Amino acid sequence: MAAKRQGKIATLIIQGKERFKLDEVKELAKRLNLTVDKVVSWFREESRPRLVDVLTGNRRKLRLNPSEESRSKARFHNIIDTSKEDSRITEVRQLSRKRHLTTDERDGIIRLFDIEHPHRQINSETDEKEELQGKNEENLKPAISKKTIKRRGAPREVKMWIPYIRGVKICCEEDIEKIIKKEFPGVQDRDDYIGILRNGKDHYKLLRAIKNYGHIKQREVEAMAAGLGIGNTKAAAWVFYGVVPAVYRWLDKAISKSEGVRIANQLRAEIDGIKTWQDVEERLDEMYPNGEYQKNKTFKTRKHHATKFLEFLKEIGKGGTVNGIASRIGLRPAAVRRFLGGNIPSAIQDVVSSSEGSRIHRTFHRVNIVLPKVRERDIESIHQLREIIGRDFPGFRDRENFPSLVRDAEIHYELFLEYRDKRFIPQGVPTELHKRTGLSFDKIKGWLCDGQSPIIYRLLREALSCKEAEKKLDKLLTKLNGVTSMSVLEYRLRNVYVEYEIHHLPRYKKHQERARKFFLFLKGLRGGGLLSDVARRAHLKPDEIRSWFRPDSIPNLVRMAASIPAEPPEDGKKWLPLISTNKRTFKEFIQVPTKITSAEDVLYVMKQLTTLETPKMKEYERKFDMMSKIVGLMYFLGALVSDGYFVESSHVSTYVGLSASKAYNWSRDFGRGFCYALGKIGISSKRGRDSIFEDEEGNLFTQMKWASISTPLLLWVRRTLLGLEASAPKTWNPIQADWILDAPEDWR
DNA sequence: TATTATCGCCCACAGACGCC
DNA sequence: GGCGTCTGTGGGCGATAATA
Repeated sequence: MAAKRQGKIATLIIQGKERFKLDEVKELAKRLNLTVDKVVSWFREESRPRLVDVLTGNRRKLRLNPSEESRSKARFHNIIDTSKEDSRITEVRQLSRKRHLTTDERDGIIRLFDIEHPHRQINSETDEKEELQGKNEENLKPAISKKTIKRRGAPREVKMWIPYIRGVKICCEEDIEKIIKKEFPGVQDRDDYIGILRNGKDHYKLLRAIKNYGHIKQREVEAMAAGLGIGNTKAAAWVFYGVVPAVYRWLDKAISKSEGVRIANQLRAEIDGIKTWQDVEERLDEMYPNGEYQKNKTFKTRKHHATKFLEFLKEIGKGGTVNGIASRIGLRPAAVRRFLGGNIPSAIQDVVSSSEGSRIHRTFHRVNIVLPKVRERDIESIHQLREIIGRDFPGFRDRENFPSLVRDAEIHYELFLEYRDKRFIPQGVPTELHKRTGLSFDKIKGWLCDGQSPIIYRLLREALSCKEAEKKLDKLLTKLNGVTSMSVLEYRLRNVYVEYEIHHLPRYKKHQERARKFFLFLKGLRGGGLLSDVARRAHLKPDEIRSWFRPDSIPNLVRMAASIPAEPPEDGKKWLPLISTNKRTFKEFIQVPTKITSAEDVLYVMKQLTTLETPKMKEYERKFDMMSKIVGLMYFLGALVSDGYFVESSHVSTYVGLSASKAYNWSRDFGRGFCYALGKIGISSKRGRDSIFEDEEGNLFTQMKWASISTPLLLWVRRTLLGLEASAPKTWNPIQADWILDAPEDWR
């Protein structure tokens, strides 16, 4: 095994050729005013700022936004070496100009300065304007938003957790802060405390607003969340995916004030009343007159640890997470865990050596060994553990490190049986075990004395069991409607009228790629395990399937294909959805010809359309007399060609509008007739707001407007019925509709 | 608006180093 | 050689910005 040395050359590669020493990365992080963690994560292949893609040749669009993170990312350009001319460098320069970034290319490095980025100011200005406009509009028409909310989206199951902290139910949003103040006051010192507390409070507010709903529309949730000042993604995660704010997770694992005080008292009892470093020095002076002890080479380090330990005793009394306490006193979490496990720094041990407690400490370790449960079940033997794995987590056995995982568990279990009833073990025992088992000293000591457990238990906690995976898979399959491979997906897409539009979606290739990976993921999911197990079976990277592993999300293309009927359409026909929701799913299919060769073809489609039955339609019938579907269609086409227009609302759907001057008496009836005719062929429409125009002579006149809902059916009307190109501009191209000429007389 | 990409933090463990 | 401490690795998760 290669020796790992401090300061070794990190095999962190960028551009596939340059290597950086870890020290250099740190230096870089310091210079860029970023955390080392972040920069290191960028250097790893799977996590890198998007701008690096530009450098490595994966052309993705460079963009900057006003957030702090992105500005940091932009500064990452500092690492570009300009000594070699390269098209990528040119690209960065061009982009920097385009984005109004100041560049500085001294020392062979491109530096980008965007802290006072104009983009940011522009954005904040427009935001303000929009907000003002929004307010004005709200004053004028308060009902609009509510109606919109109720009309769209389907209700979804509420899966929101009622929060508890240590078994205490949260009953109002102040409870969280109260409990923290009382039991975890140390948590208040965290930098992110205000943020995590606000998240907790927001979560409770939303819970209160939503607790009486079993199902609710996402739009409603988001409207509520917006009212409470909560972001939409976060709200959706809480309400529909059962995500709980981090504050609960942390408090669950944190040490409470009462626990902390108890631990502190126990430890204090063993250090013989020492409270400050002064106390230690006084005793040292007694033991080693003339300050001899200070000559000891390690005195400084020993003093440091002793001081930190005494600080720890104070801090533990305030409660908090291990990491939180560690950062508060400026130590590594591992050090805090050792303190918690009963290790007392040597400087203090020395001066209390006469007391019994410390004598025990000098020659014995305190035992603290625990056996974790697997799925709420106590482990009774390693054989049983193997059985559970074989039955519920068979995929685990394919892990490369499986033998060592189980061996760790075996040894840990033996240790548990042997030492669980002992309070102390003599010094040297961990070392002896380390030699006997070949496991590292730290691992043995962690298990025996610090209550740590082999990693396999954590993995089993987090893994999907076979049954859970099967359930997840079944749930997915019911949504997929048979679309489980690329060939089925392509077949479904071939059968749908909007095939062309789908194939020309922006970034279609990427959609296709994600769909391909999704099907691999489905195969990998069978058998369960951890994300990495599923990824391994699917021959994909964990990050590529992560979003499908947790929530029930489905790639766009697959979702579209799944909503298309499985049965093939008749010869020469295609499936046409009457509704396209959010560009992702289709509903209410009919079959349509792709080419009109005779009036029969038009009738074929008309027969499948259902005339609207609404009070408005009844009203129109009384006013305009009855009208057949086909006459409705012809009337609609006539009005459309004379005063109407198509508006593309999404890639796979379009709507029609009609405008007419208010100056003419017949205009209102013209519009009503338009709506009536549309209603005849099943498309609802309504009058919109009037617009006011000024002609060349300065006269004002008002124009009335009507618009239909958006539907792929109108795409068919445009392309197949009227023979207009998909990208028809405002002015009409010649209509290619010979069928009209051959249509029966009574249609016109 | 749903999905995807990214980041910060947590946890357990391994290896190196230097003092006792 | 035993032990404490520090640094580094890698897997995991929730939160949220970006995107289409």
